[in-house]
Amino acid sequence: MVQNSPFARKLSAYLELSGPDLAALSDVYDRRRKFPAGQDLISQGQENSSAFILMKGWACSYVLLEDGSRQIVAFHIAGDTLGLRSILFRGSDHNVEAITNIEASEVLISDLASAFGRSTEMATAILWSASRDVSALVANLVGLGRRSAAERIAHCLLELATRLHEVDLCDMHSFDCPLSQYQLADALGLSAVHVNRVLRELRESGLMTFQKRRVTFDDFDGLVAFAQFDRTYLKDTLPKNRFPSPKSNHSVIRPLQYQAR
Amino acid sequence: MVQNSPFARKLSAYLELSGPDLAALSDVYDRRRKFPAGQDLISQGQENSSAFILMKGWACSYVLLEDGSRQIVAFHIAGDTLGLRSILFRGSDHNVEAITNIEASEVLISDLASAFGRSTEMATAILWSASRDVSALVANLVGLGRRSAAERIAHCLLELATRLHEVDLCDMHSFDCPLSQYQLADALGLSAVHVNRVLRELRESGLMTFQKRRVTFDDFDGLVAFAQFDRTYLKDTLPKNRFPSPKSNHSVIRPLQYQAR
DNA sequence: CGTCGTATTGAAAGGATTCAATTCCTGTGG
DNA sequence: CCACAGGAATTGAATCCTTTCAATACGACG
Repeated sequence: MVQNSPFARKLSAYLELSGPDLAALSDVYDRRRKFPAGQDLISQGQENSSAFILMKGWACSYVLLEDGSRQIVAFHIAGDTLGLRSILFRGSDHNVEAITNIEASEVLISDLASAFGRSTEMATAILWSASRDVSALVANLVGLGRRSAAERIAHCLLELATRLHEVDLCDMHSFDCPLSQYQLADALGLSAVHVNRVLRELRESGLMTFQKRRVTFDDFDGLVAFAQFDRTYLKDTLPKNRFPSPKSNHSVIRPLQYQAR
Repeated sequence: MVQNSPFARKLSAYLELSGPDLAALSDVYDRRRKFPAGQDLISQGQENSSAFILMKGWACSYVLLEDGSRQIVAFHIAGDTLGLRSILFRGSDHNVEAITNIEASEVLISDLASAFGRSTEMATAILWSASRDVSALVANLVGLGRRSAAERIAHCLLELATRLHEVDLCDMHSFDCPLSQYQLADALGLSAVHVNRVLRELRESGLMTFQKRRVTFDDFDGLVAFAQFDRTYLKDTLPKNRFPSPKSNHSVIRPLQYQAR
């Protein structure tokens, strides 16, 4: 069912997808491809690269520096769009790598064009979705700039849990996490050694445990407080739902609430 | 002249603005407002906040943490859009403050709607422009995560120079910079004390000077190499110009090149 | 059973912060 | 014209966080 796919569910937080909208999404979904863990979907500098919607598995966007170090910009889970920017630009400014084996649907530039042409609401919904990703990016940036290693780690894992929860892949108490300490380090601007140390401290303090590919929040409220995790931050990005429709076609703006499912 | 305004010039890198497009922009420009240095245009949490196009002066977006520290997410100069996300969301997830006295035009949600309805190209141009801002954000994030204090500072000032150059406010050798060392520190995840120290080191090494509100690149090439500043990064974000037009109205996609003015 | 990637730990070195104090500038008022 | 106030810049010293290097343990896999 197309309307139950992670991406459709995301967009439907903004607008009620009409039949034709879903049909268009369905076309995209038919272009599904598989990538093995470790493979790059998109490479820095590559021209005419595609974008994807991640259907299954984990991926990450990252940038490689000349000195060999890398910075992971974002982790991606089911429903996320990958490399949207790179189809608008001449070349991609980042890499996207599959962390686990993944399935992703290729989004052509023509798909984007037709989605934009479909209706003002559809175009806005996509801008909204992209803006939400930017919000997450900003939150990461703030963490890198102003939070301690322990806060960063806790914050990052809480955020992942929240996002997984949105697409029903996590119960907010624990989740399977395929990330290595190296990847966590590259995402949080730390060394793997230090990630390890801090992870142990977090475990010993009784706040959370990350062992054997599984994250468990032993003291959820304590952790939220410790990481200064803003539980409303996703709610704040809810659409306003007061966007006027000068050219409304078939999509209908949806009344309030989000996680009401 | 509307078409010579910084924002129109930005967009026209993507498409050739038609008469009606310009007229629409002109409407926005008529809603011009002034803000004194230090004033917040947009506040975190604030609902129904506006967006703006910055016409003159410097501003910054920032996030305040509970412990009182703050992280500046981006500096804004003429032609930049401010708080675009906050009109799509229920509440703003960041603050925007005037660094100098500024002039900014208010963008209403209806402006965005009508721009989106105007043509597929116009909508894409706006998405493209927003994506470009994201690229800058990503570059900052990489710097925070993986670069030394000196590299960050050099990189930041080189990037500002590049952007100022785009809107004709800088000759790539030196520029007036209203930022205090505190603001630089808040943007780069450093303490003001350390910014000061590193600024002195950069000066003594003969790479660059930042004194008396003026930044001078004493050894431009050396600085670019030191900061690993990618001079092509703005070029990479050029539009592909192969976006199909299933519903072309009056705007025409423009042939290649950007800074050809 | 050996191998390779990941996790763990210790010790030393380095980078950045904090706190505290001093100097420099610039605008204001006498 | 000068004194003064207040913000910004500068500097020093001690401390803390993180990294680097080096070595070991662990676990899945062929």
